[in-house]
Amino acid sequence: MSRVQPTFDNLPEEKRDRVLQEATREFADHGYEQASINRMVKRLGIAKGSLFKYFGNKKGLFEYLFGQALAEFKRPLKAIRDTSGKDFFQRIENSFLASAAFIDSHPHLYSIYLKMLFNEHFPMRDHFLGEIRGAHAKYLRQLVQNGIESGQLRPELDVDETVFILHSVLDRFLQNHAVPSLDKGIEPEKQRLKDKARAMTDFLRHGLGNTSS
Amino acid sequence: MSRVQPTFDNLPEEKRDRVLQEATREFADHGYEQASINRMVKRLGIAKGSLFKYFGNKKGLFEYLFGQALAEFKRPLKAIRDTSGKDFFQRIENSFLASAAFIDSHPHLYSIYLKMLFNEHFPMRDHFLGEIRGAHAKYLRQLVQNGIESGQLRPELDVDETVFILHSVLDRFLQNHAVPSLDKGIEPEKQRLKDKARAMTDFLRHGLGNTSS
Amino acid sequence: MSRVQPTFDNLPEEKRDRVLQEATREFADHGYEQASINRMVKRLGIAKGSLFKYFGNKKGLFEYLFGQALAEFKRPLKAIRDTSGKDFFQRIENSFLASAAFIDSHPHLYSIYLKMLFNEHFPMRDHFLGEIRGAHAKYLRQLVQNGIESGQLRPELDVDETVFILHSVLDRFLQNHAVPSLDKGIEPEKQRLKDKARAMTDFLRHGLGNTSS
Amino acid sequence: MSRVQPTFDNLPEEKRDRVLQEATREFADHGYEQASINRMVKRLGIAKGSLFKYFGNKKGLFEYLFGQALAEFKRPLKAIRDTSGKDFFQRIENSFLASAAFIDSHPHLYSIYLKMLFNEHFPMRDHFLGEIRGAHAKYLRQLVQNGIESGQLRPELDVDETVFILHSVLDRFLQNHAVPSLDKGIEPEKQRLKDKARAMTDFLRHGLGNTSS
DNA sequence: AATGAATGAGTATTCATTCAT
DNA sequence: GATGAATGAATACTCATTCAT
Repeated sequence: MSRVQPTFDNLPEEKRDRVLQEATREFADHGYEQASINRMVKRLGIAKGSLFKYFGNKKGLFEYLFGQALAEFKRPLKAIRDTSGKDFFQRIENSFLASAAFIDSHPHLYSIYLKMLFNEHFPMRDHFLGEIRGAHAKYLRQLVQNGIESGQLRPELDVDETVFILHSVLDRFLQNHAVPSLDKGIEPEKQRLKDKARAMTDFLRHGLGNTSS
Repeated sequence: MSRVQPTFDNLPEEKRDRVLQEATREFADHGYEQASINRMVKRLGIAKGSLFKYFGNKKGLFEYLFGQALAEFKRPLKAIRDTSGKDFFQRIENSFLASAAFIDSHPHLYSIYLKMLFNEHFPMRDHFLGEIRGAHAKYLRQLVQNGIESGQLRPELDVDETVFILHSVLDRFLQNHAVPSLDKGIEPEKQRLKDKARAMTDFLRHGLGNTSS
Repeated sequence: MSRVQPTFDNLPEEKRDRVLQEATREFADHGYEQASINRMVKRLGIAKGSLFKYFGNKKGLFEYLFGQALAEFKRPLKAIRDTSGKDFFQRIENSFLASAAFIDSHPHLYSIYLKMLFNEHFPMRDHFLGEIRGAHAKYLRQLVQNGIESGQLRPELDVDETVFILHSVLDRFLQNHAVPSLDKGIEPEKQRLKDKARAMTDFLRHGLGNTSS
Repeated sequence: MSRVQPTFDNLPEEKRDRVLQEATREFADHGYEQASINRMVKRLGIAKGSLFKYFGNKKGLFEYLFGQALAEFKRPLKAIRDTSGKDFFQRIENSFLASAAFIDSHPHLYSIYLKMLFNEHFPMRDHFLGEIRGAHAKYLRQLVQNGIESGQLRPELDVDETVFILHSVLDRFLQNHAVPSLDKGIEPEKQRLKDKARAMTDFLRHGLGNTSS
């Protein structure tokens, strides 16, 4: 998976980045099948054959590109998880903000992820989605367990159920952040990202927090 | 929008239905751009020219088809909203079940909706999504307001915020119902739909319900 | 095998013939893989899509074209076989001449056949070659058996062996007729086809004929 | 013809051989046009530019390669011709066996030869084929003349005609040896090569031999 | 001398759309 | 009103050849 000809690795970094960036944008704009290699190379100003030299075929290009992104995708989660000792809901709120920040700095990647969610025709779709969801699940489960042990969460909570809820709200929060038009009329418009994250967290605190303490 | 040549309206109902059904299936299976008029007419056994006579072009076909579906989409919501007087959380739970039932009986339509969610290349996408979300918002807002007035929901709840939360959880519940594989590893596997709806409702009861009464 | 869209059958005969003729020429000139659909349609002055409508794909075009030819290929053999009662060697000589005449009127087809002989990449190659060789074998075997029964051939001849010899000489005679340059320096140049056929027949008469009678 | 850059001649013999061997195999497997320089260099593990340095272009590579082979191709014929004094039909039989042995030890070369026979798109095709046929003709003509002079062949035989017949039968014998599937249904299946050669020779003895002596 | 990145014209095939019958 | 033949630009991908390093 995500193998690449050394040809590509030997390219000057600047060019390599431009190629990946242009390709990512094309996939983000049109999905996998509708993405056009022709458009890519025209915008890049390189020969069609070169792209195929680098990645073998369209599938190879996508897998490499998204595989690279996946690694980066997982990094912020780890960073937060490792900053233990903090307040549970504070960490949730930080997660919201960190994920939103990641999306802001990689809007095309998130756009691809969203398209992939309900479109069957992405190479290695199941694998990629599994990795992403798995990383989230692992991260959230640990958070929840810590939260229960430290008494910040109600002790009778079902861990799986809670993880599912957290994930749902986080996902929707991020979707709304990236494609706000989708929730016009549903979501209360808030100017500032921090306010949104705070509101979500407050809701979760009510739903999950241990009020007896 | 969704204008159609009288040619199509004059068709025998049976044929009309078959055309829309086959087209819906094609769009559900392949999305808008990848849907093939060729495949449709081949399966339908009608001339390609006929389809263009009826709907003008691919865009016209899709808009008509999804416009028709939209009306049907809204109906179950109304039905539940009008059965007032019941318990708030009971009605929420009923909504979950009714929506799941609608999806089960119109899997292709829901599949199109999901593909449309994060793919810009559907004709009138903004309009259609707006209609659907609007209908949901209107329905949920009324429910929430009733809930607060009747004392079943905590009075300090922000209505908009609450609607957003309810919608997020409902959406994810339905996505999970239609494409369960997506949440492998995240969502606790439950055999029965009713159990899932109940679990979701219970969570919401804790998060939103008025415990002081 | 050799299925064709009715689209093609409904074409005016003149056009149909021109299409097959141009395609046959292209395959004869370049073999299967090197034959170019682009060149065909350019010479024909029709749209590329049309050819694919007619035959589905390159393979379909070739199979149809060669399948049609195969039927015609077999016809002259039958005609001669059915004129029984004649002298064995006279019929052999007639076969040589009839086959050469067929080649002269279908030079492109014979050219395809020759290319197919030692080139693996023709669709249905085994089937087509089998049909041709089988038809020849059947025809020759009956001739030989008649020849032995009527006392014109030496009775101790092995039938299979004799058929093989006859076929070898016939094949080479035809190859030499169609591509005389191949045998420059080996075959004695004869102006007239009839003389060649006579010479071959005479040789066979010496090798196979019953001299005791 | 078959000029080569000194670059290639200066290569270590081992590498030179490997290059020619790999190229021969590629041409044998795919013919000239379909042979892929890309595949060759990938299998060889050398740079594409090197091959072009050595041979200029694809044409140059083929001409050099086949030119080298041609010399070897002619050698066994000479060997047999020079063993004079033997029985004519014995030498014919030996020729059959020697040629078959050559093919067995150079299957790729014979495969190229067969493809070249009826495919115009080999560089220097006419020249190469002429050389091969010429060598055969020269060899066979001398054999026949010796045979007539020594009284083993019927004196009234036309030399050219006889050479043509001998060559036809030899060629077909070899084709059948290399690609036996071609003659399924026509040629009597014999397990052992020697039996086939013997059968052919016997037939020729009957057709050409001097029975009066 | 050797490399291997870059090229761009070439390939078969699909597609929504038009329009004469 | 229905048909389906014709179109041609679009697609992913391959190839022999060149040339700067």
